[in-house]
Amino acid sequence: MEDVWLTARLLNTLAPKIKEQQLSDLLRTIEIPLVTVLADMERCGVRVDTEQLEKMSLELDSHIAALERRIFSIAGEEFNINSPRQLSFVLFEKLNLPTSRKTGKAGHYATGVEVLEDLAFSYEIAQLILDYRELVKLKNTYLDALPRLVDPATGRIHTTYNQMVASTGRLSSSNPNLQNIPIRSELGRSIRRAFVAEPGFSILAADYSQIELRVMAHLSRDPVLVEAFQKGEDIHERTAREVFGDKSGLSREETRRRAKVINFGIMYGLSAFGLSKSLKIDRHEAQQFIDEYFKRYSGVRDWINATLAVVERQGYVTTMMGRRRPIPEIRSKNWNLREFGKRTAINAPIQGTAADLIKMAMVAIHRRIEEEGFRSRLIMQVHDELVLEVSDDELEAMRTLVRKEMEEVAELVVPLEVDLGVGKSWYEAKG
DNA sequence: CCTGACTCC
DNA sequence: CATGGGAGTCAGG
Repeated sequence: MEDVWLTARLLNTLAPKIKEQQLSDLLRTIEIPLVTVLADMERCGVRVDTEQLEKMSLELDSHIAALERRIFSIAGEEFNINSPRQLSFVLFEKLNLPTSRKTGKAGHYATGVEVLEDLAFSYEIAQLILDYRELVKLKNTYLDALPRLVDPATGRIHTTYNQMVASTGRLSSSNPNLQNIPIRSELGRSIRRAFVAEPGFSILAADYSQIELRVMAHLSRDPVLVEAFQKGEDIHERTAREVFGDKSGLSREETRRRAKVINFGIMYGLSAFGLSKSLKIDRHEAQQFIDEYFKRYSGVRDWINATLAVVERQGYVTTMMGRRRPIPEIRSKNWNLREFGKRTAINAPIQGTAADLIKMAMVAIHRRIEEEGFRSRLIMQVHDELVLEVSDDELEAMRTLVRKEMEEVAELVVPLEVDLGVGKSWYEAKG
C-alpha cells in the first residue's frame, strides 16, 4: 500500500519534470530519492502548541480592537480597513493625505506598505494602519489558521511539500505554508515559540550561512568574493569597503546596510532604478554604486554577461547539478518580458544551485538517520534551513551529522558554513 | 477568480 | 517603455 502511494506521489510530482529534464542524474540522485524524504517529513509533521497560539490570538483581539477605534476616530467614520478601495477613499479623498500613485486597473490610490511608511512620518493614521495590518495578518494567517490544521490523530501539523511548483527547483510548502512563518518582527517571531519538540526531544535548526552569495562566488569564481568567503570575512562589510571605501562619510552600519542591499540585489539583476528606490537615494548615485560594485567584483560582471550570452543562445540556463530553467521570455519582442528573462537567467542558476545543494543534504541526512538507526527526524525545510526534531540522547551525534552532511554536500571553491541552534521550540533554536 | 496586501527565503 | 529572483495565504470585490 505504501509503495502504491509513493509511486502515485512520484508520478504526480515528477512526471512533468521527467519530460522536461529527461532522465538525468538530477532525477536519479536528487529528486527521486527526495520523494521518500519529503513523504517522511510530511507524515511526521511538526508539533504545535495550539493553546499558546490561542492565547496570543485573544491578546491580539483587544489590541486590534483598540487600533480600530483610533483609526475610525481619526477617519471620522467606520469603514473596512481591510478594503484597499475603502481605505484609499478615506485616506486620499476624505482626509486628503498627500496622494500616492494610482494602482493598476482598479484606479484607486495605492495603500501599500511603502506608501504608508512614507506617510507615517507625518500622519499618525498611516502608522496605525500599518500596525493594524501586521496584527490582523498574524492573527488570521497564523494564530487562527494553524490550530485548525492540527491533525487530531497525531496532534501535529502535516504540511505538503511540493517538488515541482517552483521553477528554480526550490521546494514549496502548502496547507499550511510552513516556509513563511514570521521571523522579522519580534511579535511575529514569537509565533515560533509554539513550534515545539515532543517530550524527550529538542528542535535542531541548521541553516546555511549566505548560501546564495557563496554559490554566486563559486559560479563566477570572482577573486574578491572567493577570497572574502575563504577568509571567513563578513561579506557585507567587505562589499561596503569595496564599494564605499572609507571616504563616504557614512557610518559603518549604514554602509553595511547599503552593501547588503546591493549584494542581494545583484543576484536578482537589480537596476539603478530599483536600487535607488530601495535605498531611497538618487538614481545617479545608485548607478555609481552599481558601477563601482562591478568594477570591484568584475568576475561577477563577467559571469552575468556570460550567463546572458548562454541564455540568448540556448534559451535556458542550468544549475550546478544540471537542473534546467527554460527562459522563453528571452526571445520575446516585448522589452519588459525580455528584461524579466534576463533577471531570471541571472537568478535561476544561483537560487537553483542552492536548492540542489540543500536537497542533496536532505537525502544524505535522511539516509544516515535510517542506516544508523537514529530516532531523530527531519521535520521542516525552509530553503536554506533544515529543522529536525532530535532525541535528546542523540543531540551531539545529530549536531555533528547534520553539520557534516550539509557542509560537505559538495565541494565549492568557497566553504559552505552552517549555523546550528538547539532549543525546545523553533524560536529558541534560532536564538 | 483576480488583485492587492502581507508573510518567508 | 519600466525598472529585484522564488513562493503561499488571506480578504475584498
